[in-house]
Amino acid sequence: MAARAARMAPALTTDLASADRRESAKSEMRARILATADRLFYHQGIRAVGVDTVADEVGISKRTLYNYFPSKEALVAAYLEGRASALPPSDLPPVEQVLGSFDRLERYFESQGFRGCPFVNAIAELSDAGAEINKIAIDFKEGRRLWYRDLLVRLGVADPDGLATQLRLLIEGAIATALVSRNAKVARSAGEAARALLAGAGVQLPVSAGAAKSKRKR
Amino acid sequence: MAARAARMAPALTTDLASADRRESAKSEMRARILATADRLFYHQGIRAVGVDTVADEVGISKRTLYNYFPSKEALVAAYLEGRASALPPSDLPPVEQVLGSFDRLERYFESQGFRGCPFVNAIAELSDAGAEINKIAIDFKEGRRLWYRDLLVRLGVADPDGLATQLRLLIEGAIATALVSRNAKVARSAGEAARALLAGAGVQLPVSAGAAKSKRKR
DNA sequence: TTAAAACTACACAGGTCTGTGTAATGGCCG
DNA sequence: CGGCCATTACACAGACCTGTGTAGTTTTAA
Repeated sequence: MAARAARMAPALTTDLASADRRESAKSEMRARILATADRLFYHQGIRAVGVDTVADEVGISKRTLYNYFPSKEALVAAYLEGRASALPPSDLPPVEQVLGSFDRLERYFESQGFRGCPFVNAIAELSDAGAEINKIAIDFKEGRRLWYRDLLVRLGVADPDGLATQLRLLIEGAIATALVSRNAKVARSAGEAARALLAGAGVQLPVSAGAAKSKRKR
Repeated sequence: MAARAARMAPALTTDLASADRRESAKSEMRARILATADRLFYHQGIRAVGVDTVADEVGISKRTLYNYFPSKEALVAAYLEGRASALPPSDLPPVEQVLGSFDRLERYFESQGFRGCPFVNAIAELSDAGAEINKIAIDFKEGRRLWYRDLLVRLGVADPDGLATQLRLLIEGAIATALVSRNAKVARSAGEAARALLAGAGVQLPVSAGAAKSKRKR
């Protein structure tokens, strides 16, 4: 107890207490492992990447990796959790936020490492995925749907839930199609469809840059 | 030579020539293997099912299986080929064929063994899938898109290619969403969105059964 | 009946995987 | 300094995988 009290007041400049430093090092290492696992799992697939490979890429021993994650399944769950980060808030008008989410798709599909939706892939790969992994995937999808829903509410749409679901279907469909056909152009089809659905729901769309000639879709 | 000539004229009732019988037995066995592989690969995943398991389920030895398919990859390719069967022609009006494809989705999602799109799953599972498998998947998706396109042409839609792509996105999105969230109701959202897009393209929609009260989507 | 073809069981090579056991090493902290 | 903790290298168990080799058995066909 006395020793503990003494440890509470080391008072040495800006140094962290040793316990805190250890915590910080641990959390840094955890982040490094997660970053590597994310890269490997997403690009090559979960079943295709063994824990040995992850450890090697991080530059640590497998034993140490198992010191941070009790099993591969836990590592996979953490990987998916990391992919489920919430969208940052934006000051843009709601309609621009919605359309922007579609406009960003094309570059996403064109980006080097694009390999579809990590959650869909995980469910497809792990037919017997644990309940935790399923929950993470469902929560992510629902979170994205609610993000649309809230924006649509602000736009005064009559059925924000239904339209949000439909916009999500377009996103999911575009991701799946881009994965299979490797054609980033489907992003534009999704955007056009989203605009049509929004217009049909009475949302006033902003005049897009160079909209005069955009008749063709494909 | 004389023996061979005699073999050419056995003339016994309706019996097939022996060579034909052998061919037929071979093709039956091939079909049995394929049916079993289809069931196991689709429900449990390609990587999760070994060649031994397929052979055991068919009731043959692994050696025999390798007599019909030179490698697992060939078996997987045949499995996907079998999933890529063309849609049967229909006499229904084009608009009903299009809407029917969406109406059938919900029961498809509810069916016991539903586990998403076999092609998307295969690409997701086999990150290093061979060119053949990729081609099969792409051809399938494009075939489905052209099926819509032809119907839309008959409906006089201005941009049948673009709208066909959009309808496909809704289907793909619904499949992916149903796989993850296990909520067959997304099929209705997809159908509603399809109707909205068709209406927006000037297609006259038939009055659906009990359409008077169908205001709610979600 | 006889010969060839197909199929069987079984073992095996060579590789992968997850997870653990062990003993030695290095660094940090009191 | 002395103890503790993290980490390392390495081996290993036990399981799975794909594909092949072998030798014996059944089926089929002339």
